[in-house]
Amino acid sequence: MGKILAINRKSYQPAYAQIVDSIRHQIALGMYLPGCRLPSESQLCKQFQVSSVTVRRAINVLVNQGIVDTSQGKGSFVKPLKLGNVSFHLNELQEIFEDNENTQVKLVFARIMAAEKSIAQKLQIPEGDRVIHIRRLISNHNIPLIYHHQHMIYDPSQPVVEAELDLTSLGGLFVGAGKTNLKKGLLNLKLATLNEEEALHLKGEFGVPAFRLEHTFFDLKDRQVSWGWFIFFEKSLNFSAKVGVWKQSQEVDDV
Amino acid sequence: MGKILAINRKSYQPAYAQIVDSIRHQIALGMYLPGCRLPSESQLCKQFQVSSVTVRRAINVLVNQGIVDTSQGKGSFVKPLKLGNVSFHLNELQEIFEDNENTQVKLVFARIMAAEKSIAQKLQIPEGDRVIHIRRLISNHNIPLIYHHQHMIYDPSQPVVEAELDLTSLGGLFVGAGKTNLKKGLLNLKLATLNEEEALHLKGEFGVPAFRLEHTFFDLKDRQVSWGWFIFFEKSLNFSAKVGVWKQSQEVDDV
DNA sequence: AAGTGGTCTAGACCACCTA
DNA sequence: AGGTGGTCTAGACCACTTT
Repeated sequence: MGKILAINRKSYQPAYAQIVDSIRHQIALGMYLPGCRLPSESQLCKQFQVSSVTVRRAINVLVNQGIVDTSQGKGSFVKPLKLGNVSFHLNELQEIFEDNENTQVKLVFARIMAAEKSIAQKLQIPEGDRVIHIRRLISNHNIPLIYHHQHMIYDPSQPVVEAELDLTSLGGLFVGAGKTNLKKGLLNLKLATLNEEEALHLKGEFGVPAFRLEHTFFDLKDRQVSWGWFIFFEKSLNFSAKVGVWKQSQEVDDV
Repeated sequence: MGKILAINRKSYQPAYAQIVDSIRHQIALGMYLPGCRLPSESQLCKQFQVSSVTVRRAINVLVNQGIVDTSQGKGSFVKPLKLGNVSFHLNELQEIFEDNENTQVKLVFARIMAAEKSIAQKLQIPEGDRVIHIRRLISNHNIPLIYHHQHMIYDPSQPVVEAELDLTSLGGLFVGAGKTNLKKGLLNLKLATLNEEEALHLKGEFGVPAFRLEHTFFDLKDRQVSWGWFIFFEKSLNFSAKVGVWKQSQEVDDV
């Protein structure tokens, strides 16, 4: 055995991170079972020979990681696995966009048109106002992965719109590289089946089920700037997530 | 104007949370644009009249919230919106399971059988070993929402299995109420179309696209205990997420 | 050399819970 | 009353980056 009970001051790893690892490890081994109380902070202070602030920090990290729950006056407890804690990330999507070398964006359609009722509603503008409608195909290694529809308010004086007008780039929008003046976004993951146009571009079959990721972006003044969706199927992109305690050291997030 | 530049010591809100709110607010207003540097820690200390530790804590919260990035020796910067930061949660699923009053779980099928190849593979057991196969229908307010398939290793001596053998309950498994001895889980969100059986129970149409949430759970010894999936469609459950800066005060997560 | 983030301490005070 | 988590300080030291 011989699990770290003291902190290695010479380690490149800060003390609080070592404590996090140590506790994670003990939970993973079943030494602290779900629902059980962890040693109190003052006990941990003695055990690890660190100040209370450092112990607190470690515990906060564990709380952030969803592994531990604290309750004032009672103690800190190992949290049982909970499905509601799961979160899915769009890392894969992100990676595609970041892989500049091998990712191409092809502009399939671009037109300025009067907003139909449904679009006007989504963008919170009067029906008939001019909007830019764009459709793009995103491929990686020449394999078509994602089809993108986007409707934007037509106002070239707005910096956001201007940035997006580089139609074949992805803009800072999706990679976060640029200094987009977008403040916030709302995403919605839905189901769809490929229509003929999409099936054609994605080289899928008509009627095949697909993910449809809808997005609405807002500028700094909380105005809706764009609305659209990405469509792709399971082969291209998958959503996976982990819950509970995996390995003992997963890059202590922070505090 | 008139935004809090000093901390209210009498507030129920801790100082670090007030700083978080203040900075969030300024980012939201566009006073700090994406990519811009925030005032240095020492400046913030003076501005808010707090110690460096308190400022650091506030900044760490902002980093956790994905709004700010720090870089040693350089400074702290407002992070541009990034799609990759989005995360989808299963809160809605969670809520259904927690709504005990109105949620019913109906056992549709339960049998002990020899593991087929595919199942054996998923559970990492020899083909032919006995597994429990369960199918359940989860309804809320008598509206069928989710259909659940689950395959479990047959070993009643294992506490996890024993707990799950209360077939019509959801076990602590999904609500986190119990002291399940599960250590970790792996989830996968996929696409499917309803088969006849599922369509029947969910009162949907055959062939309609649906979400399929696959799960694998592991016990404390890293053994795979169960494998299965939830199937449901968009009407029943939706996935939404936010990115960027929403309101100024969203329950400062922690540190 | 000066500025910036990152870590840590020893001790203080508070609010809450269990006796 | 005594234990537990939660917050905060004033100052220290380190590592990194810029000038």
